[in-house]
Amino acid sequence: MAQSDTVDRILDAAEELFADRGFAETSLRMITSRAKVNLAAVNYHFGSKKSLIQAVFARFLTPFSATAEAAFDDLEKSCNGKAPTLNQTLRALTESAVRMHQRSERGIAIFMRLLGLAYTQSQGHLRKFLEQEYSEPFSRFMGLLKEATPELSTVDRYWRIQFMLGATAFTMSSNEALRDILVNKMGVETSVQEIAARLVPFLAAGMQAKDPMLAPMPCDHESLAVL
Amino acid sequence: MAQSDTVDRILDAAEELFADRGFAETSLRMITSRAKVNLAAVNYHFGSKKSLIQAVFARFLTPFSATAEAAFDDLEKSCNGKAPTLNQTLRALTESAVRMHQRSERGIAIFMRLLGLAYTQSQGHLRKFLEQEYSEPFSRFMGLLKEATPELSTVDRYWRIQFMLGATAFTMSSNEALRDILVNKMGVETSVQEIAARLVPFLAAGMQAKDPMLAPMPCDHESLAVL
DNA sequence: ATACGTTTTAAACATACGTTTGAAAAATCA
DNA sequence: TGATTTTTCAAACGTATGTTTAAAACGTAT
Repeated sequence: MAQSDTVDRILDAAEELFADRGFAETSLRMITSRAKVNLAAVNYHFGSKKSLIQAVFARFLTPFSATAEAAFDDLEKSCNGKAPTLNQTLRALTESAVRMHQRSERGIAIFMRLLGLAYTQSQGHLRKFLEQEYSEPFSRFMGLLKEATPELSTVDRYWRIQFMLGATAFTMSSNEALRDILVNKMGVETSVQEIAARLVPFLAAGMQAKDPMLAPMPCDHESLAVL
Repeated sequence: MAQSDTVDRILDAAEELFADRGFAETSLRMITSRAKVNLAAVNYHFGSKKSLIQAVFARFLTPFSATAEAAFDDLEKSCNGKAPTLNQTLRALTESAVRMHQRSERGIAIFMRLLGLAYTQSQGHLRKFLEQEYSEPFSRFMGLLKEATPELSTVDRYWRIQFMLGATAFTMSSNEALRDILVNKMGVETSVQEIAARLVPFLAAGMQAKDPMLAPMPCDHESLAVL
């Protein structure tokens, strides 16, 4: 083997196992045995399990945030002066994610799953790491969302962004669990690109829903939500 | 003390700790020390940690599913013959959840957080347990959703339900992580009821979004999403 | 009071974890 | 080549986990 691909093999194995089972449920012995490297290799190359987790994120998050920022640049340039649409902003982000992992279909799924785990599992160190390492592209995305939804109050927008992130991360992070309980054999296999294509309109519509707190709920009134 | 409140004390402590830290990250020693009972009490009363996890879910899921089914009965009765609206169905569910835990504000938050963890954390036994124990009210809810969105194809509805569950579970299951990274001090404290009130219109609008796969994306076209 | 089933307790169990060690092996460079 | 650094390896370390044990304490009915 060329030089030391041990590091990459560890990252590959850790990435898949973390995505499948979570951080605490994945032991270093699982990782090293799947990667076919010695147990001590993790601590030698990464220092600790925590650092390995951060390295797994850094490996795909750094190029992704670069790609996303470039996509944001293009978007702002193409809509000269005017603020990009909500749909455009969302598409720019999802297409950046898809473009990143054009090689493997599984890559983008793992990508989303890990992002979901990052928030769900209580790994304080990971949160701090992501916060101080990728706060800039994140803030940029938030700014675009703000310009695309000027009609929303700050609080409404805050919560709806939470909802968007939730729908996205959770959908991608759900292993076969939901699939099984939802339908026993529906027989339809969907690619991640298709899921993204279905997700974006859902998110955009939810983001632009009429203000809450307005409609009372007498029976057989159709909801006030548009259409 | 009356009889043996040891069981309840264990359940209380486990519920909170699981909600705060997840299943794998919560040890029996944490639970028993918070509950102020002996370590062996868990295995004596529940048999194993897995059974304890299931018992925590059963304690709130059993009465909740009964309440929800009653709410569905009322809803179908009040809209005589006609299928309940999507908004009505969602409200019936969320209000059942809120009504369950009217005593403590924290109760409903823990409730949602645990549900989120149930899907997020890969506890195979939990999935099987929930599946075979609460499949009936779940299927009933699915049927109502189907009647409320007849315009959707089965596949579209399937994915949009995933999105809804995702937004809900993820929002409720996110500890302070998202809160912190999203806004550094926004100063607004929101109750779970308010979150639910904001969430329902978002979900309903997303669920009823115009069909995807229609709009191409040339620049400065406004999205085809309604409004 | 005594006997009996239930519950609690302290201690130990076996196992798995992340991490460290020190020597062997490989790679790098003089 | 020989010297030196980097990487691998098997083994062990200390700690924490879930679980089990056997005796003690308790409650209750005879």
